[in-house]
Amino acid sequence: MLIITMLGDGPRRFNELKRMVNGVSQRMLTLSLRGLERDGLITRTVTPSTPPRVDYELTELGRSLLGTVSALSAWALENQGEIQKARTAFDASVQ
Amino acid sequence: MLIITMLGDGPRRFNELKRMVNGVSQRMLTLSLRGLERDGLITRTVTPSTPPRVDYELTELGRSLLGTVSALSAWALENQGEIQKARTAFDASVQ
DNA sequence: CGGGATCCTGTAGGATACTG
DNA sequence: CAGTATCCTACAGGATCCCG
Repeated sequence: MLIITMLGDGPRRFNELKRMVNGVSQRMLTLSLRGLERDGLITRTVTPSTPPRVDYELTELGRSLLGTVSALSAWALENQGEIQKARTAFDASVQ
Repeated sequence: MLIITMLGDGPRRFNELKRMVNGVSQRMLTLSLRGLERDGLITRTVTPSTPPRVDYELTELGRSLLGTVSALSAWALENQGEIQKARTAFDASVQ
């Protein structure tokens, strides 16, 4: 979902995504990108040059997920305070 | 997300949810329910009787997720064929 | 730059047994 | 019925090194 979101406004390069996700290992980013590519949600375009350049971009199918994903993201943002409160209360009640 | 959906049309009991999810171990169902309860998305109501009865129900916060979750679910249903095709094609192209 | 290949470890989570 | 408590292991995923 993070990757779908980051690709929402245009293609991105590998290290660009790596920086945006912040904390993801290159291994997991690669695996995630491969999975999304396999599912037909993103495309991988290699431009052979020095240095090499690889762009990732949403397919039409991928773009069709943007709306729902950003709705979920918006929900999370709007309600993170509420959830934090619930957690603190719950943890206190269980000691 | 599955649990949120199952609770969408009213409260459910533990074993009822267990049957609905189909394949989930009671351990993971318990852990998932605890997590959702901790986050304030569901409530857990114990009715002491023989046999004991425990009902799970969406909170208002939980219900506020229903729309987005079912949108995602609908997307998955609509596009599962497309995704299967993409996977087969991808796997074939990689051999 | 954009990865693949290895090695290694923590832990998610299954299976099973017990309980109020 | 609705869970806890244990034990155990496969595998997710980090760290590191290498490469065109």
